[in-house]
Amino acid sequence: MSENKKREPEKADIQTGATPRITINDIARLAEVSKKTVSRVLNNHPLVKEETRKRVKAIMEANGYEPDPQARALAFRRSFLIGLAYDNPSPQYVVNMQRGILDALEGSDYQLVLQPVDRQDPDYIGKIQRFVERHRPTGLIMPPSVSEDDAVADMLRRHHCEFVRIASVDLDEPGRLVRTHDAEGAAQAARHLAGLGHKRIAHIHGPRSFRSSHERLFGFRSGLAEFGIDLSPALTIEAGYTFDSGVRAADNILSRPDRPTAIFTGNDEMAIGVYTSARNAGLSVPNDLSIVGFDDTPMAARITPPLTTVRLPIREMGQEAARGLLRLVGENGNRKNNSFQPEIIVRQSTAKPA
Amino acid sequence: MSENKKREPEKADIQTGATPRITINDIARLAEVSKKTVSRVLNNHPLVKEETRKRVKAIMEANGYEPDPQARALAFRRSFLIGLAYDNPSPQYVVNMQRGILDALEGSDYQLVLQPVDRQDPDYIGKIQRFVERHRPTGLIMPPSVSEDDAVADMLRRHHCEFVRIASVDLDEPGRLVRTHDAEGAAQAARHLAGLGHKRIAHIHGPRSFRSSHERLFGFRSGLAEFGIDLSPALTIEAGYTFDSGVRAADNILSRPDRPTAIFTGNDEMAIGVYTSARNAGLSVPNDLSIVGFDDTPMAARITPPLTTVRLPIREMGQEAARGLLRLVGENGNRKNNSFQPEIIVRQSTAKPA
DNA sequence: GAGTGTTATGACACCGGTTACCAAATGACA
DNA sequence: TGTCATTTGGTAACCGGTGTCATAACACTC
Repeated sequence: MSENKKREPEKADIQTGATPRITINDIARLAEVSKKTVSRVLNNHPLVKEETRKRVKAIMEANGYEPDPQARALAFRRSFLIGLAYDNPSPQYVVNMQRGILDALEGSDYQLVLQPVDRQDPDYIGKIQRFVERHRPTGLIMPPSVSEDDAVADMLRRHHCEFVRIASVDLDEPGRLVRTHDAEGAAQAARHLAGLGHKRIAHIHGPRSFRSSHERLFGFRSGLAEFGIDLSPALTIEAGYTFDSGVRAADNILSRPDRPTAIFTGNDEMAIGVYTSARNAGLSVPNDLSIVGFDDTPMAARITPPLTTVRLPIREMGQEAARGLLRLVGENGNRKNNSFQPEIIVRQSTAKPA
Repeated sequence: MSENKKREPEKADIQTGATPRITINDIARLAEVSKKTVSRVLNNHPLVKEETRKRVKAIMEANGYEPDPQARALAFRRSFLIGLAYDNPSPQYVVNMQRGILDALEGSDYQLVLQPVDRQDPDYIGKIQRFVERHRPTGLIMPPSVSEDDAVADMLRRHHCEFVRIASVDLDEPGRLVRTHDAEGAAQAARHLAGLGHKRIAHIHGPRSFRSSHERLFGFRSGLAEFGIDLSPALTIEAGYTFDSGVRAADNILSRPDRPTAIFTGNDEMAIGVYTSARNAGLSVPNDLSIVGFDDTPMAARITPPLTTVRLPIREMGQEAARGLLRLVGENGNRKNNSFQPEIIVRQSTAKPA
C-alpha cells in the first residue's frame, strides 16, 4: 500500500470530466500485491506464482485495465509505433500494404504511422532518421524501393531500430525480410504467352533503379528460354512504371515493321498505356496484340478487355512484415512463411497469335 | 540545480550503445535555469523574460534538443497522435487524404495513425472508442462516410477528443468541419451535359446511406432544372458506388426503348461500369452515349475514351482537416478556407447527342 | 518606507509505467 | 537445525516532461 496518498478523485474528475483512468496502482491495491508484481504479470515475467498471476489477471480483466502506452513508452524508451516508410507510387499497393500491416497489428498495442518518403530528396534518409530519433518506434517496415536502399538499413541498425524489408531479392537475413518472387511471376507470364504460341514478344520494364525491374526482366527471359525463345534486346525497353511512359514505349514498339504479337509489361499501369497505344495504332487486343501486366490492380479487371496480369499477395505480405517485426521484438513467436508466390490471373487480353 | 545526481553517462551508454539523449535537464543545467523554465519556453508560456527565453532557445538550438514526445504525452495525458478513421473504399481517395494530412503535419510533433473501420461492423464505434481511450490521441479526422455518423461525433465529444469532419453538408460547427460542395459539382456536370444539348439524361447515384449520394443527386437535379430539364425518376437509379453495381444499373438503363443519350454517375467507379455496359450493348462512347463521372480517379484519364468527371481537391481537403485539428488544440492559428469547390474536368466521354 | 500588485522563476509532486536492488519466504540438502 | 539457492514481493529511483504553488524581484501606489 503506502502509495495511497492519492488526490480524492471527485474534484479533479469533475473538472476535466474525464473517466478516472484505472492505473497499475489501482490493480495492485485491489489484488493486494505490489505494482511491481502487476508489472511482472503485464510483461509475462516467469518469476510470478501461477496463482498470483491468475488473480492479478482476473482483476485486470474485471476492471478493464489496459496499461497506458505512453507511460510504457517512456519507461521502455521505445514507443509502440510501427513506421511504414514507402515511396511506392501506386495507391493500390500502398493501401493493400497498410491493410495487411493493420490486420497483423489488430488487437496489439501497436499503431501504424506513415512515413512516405521521396527517394529523389537527397535528405530522405535524414527524414527517416529524425523520425526514428524522436519517436523511437518499435520498428520500421519498408516495401520496395525504400527496402532496396542499404543506406537506410545501415542507419536503422546504427540506431538500434528494428525493421523488416520487403523485397524481391535476398537483401537481408530471413528474420528481417519478406521475400517476393517477382522473377517467378514474370516467368509465369512468359510461359503463358509462349504456351499460347507467341514467338515475337516484347517486354517493357520499369526503371533500372528498382530491383523489381531486373527481377521481372530476368524471370521473363528465363521463362521464355524454357520454350527456346530468345527475348530480343531490341524488343526490351525501359520505361518509368507510369501510364505515359507505357504509351510511349508501346508507340515505339508497335510502329516497327516486325512488331511483336505480345507485350509483357513490368506493371499494370504501363500495360494500360499499351492498350491506349494499341488502340491508337488500330490494333485489337487480344486479336492483334496480347498484353500481360503485373500487379493485378483493380483497374486490370475493369478495363476492356480485362487484363491478364500477375498478382502478388500484397496484403498478406504486409501482414507477414508486421508479424516479423513483432517477432523481432519478442512479441510473439508464431513463425509463418516469409516467402510469397505470385500467381498469374488469366483474363481476356491474351489469346493465340493471329 | 539539485537535480544533478545523474548516473555517469559512459557506463550505461556503452551498454546500450544508444546516443545519450539530451533532455530538458541538460538544457536547464546549461542555461542555468530550472527545468520548469525550460518547459515554459517549450510551451511558449508568456511569463518568461525575453532575455531568458532567447538564451534557453539558443542552447536548445545549439544542442539539437527536441523534447521527447512520449514524455510530453504522459505528462499532458494526451498523445501526439492524430487518427484517421475512414471507411472509404477507394484507395485513391484514401491515399490522397493521407497525403494531405501528412503535408500539414510535416515538421510538427504529430504523427498520423490509421484507423480503418467497417461501418457494417456493429461495434465499429467501439473500436474507435477503444483507440481513443487507450491512446488519447490529440484528435481524429473523419472523411465520409464515417464523418456522417453523429454517434461517432457524440462519442468523441464525451471523451473530450477533438475531431474534424469532412462532409458535403453542414454537419457541425465550422471549426470542426471541412466542407465539400458535391451538389455544386453535380450541378456543373448537369450544366455541361445540358449545354451540349442532351435532354434525356440518366443518373446512377450511390447508396442512400451516403450523404454524398443525396447531395450529388440534388445538385444534378438542380443543374438540369436551370435548363428546364426534369430528371426523370425512372432514369434515377441507386447503385453501390462499385464497378459491378454500375454495370448492372447501366444494363438496366440502356436496355430501355427510350434510353438516354447521357448518364451521370455518382462516382468514377460506376462510370467505368457504364463503359463496360455500353460496350456490351454495342454503343459507342461518346457518340451514342455521353458519360460523366465524379472523383477524377487516375483511371478516368487512362480509360478510352478518357472520362469527363468532377474533381474534388481531396489532398487539399486533407491538409485543411489537419490544420483545423491543430487549430482546435491551439497549435497555430493560420486561418484558411475550409470550403472546397469542385471542378469539372472535361475529357472525351461527352459530346453532343447524335 | 510600508503595502500591494505583477512578473519571473524555482521546488516539488506527479503522469503511469519500468528497472535496480534488497528483503523475505520457501524449499532442498547437508 | 543450519546453509544456500530459488522464488517472490517491496521500496525507491527513474524515464522526461508538466502542473501547482510558493517566493523572489521589481515595479507602482500612497
